[in-house]
Amino acid sequence: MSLRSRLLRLHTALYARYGPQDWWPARSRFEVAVGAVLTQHTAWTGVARAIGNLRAARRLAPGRLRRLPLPRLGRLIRPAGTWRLKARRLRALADFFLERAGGRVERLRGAPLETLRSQLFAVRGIGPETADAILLYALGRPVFVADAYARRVLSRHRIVPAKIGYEALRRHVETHLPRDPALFNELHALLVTVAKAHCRARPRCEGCPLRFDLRGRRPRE
DNA sequence: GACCAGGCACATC
DNA sequence: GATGTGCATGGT
Repeated sequence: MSLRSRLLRLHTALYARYGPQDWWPARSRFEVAVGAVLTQHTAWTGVARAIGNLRAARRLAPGRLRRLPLPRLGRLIRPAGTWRLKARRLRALADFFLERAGGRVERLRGAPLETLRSQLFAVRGIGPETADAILLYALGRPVFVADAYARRVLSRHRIVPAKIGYEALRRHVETHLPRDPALFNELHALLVTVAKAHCRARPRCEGCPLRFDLRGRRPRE
């Protein structure tokens, strides 16, 4: 079976089991980008509280966030952890949107993808995963977020090699699937969901929900 | 009390 | 190029 078929089959199986994931939960593109930074090495529960604090303080816009003194910004995002670090990163992100788009994130929707990606990388605190999450979930670009969850599920099902790197996995998926933002969005969200719901609880893959849907046998480590 | 969560930057070898 | 470490809170 071709890689494309296997990826599509995986997506179908996951969707049938878990349904639409409705990622990313946010009220604006900027809020998505803020969430992408806040969720670095952090569980989502704390991120949601931090975003709630920012919303209550009416700071979920690049200009308004940028004008916050770092200590005050830090206090607002404290529930998301590593708050000194993330306060600086959020400020850099706000600067990026202010300088590149006059503070209006949607203006970047038409910018050349590779240019935008390298510009995001240049922002301190924005690495490949955060950049791709912003590109996909905030800007609707056809980019696959090749995070650790995706790698774990895809490698255990032997769709990709176990030691594949971030960029290789991203391109792998992007070149073998239709370049459809909605597909990449749902697939990544579903991979995270199945990894959290099953892989984490059962590191040895017992009773994997995908076992009959992919190759008819239990995936290996 | 240990471990981990929707990473990244930096140092070191 | 690979590996280690700091960042730091909150849930399990």
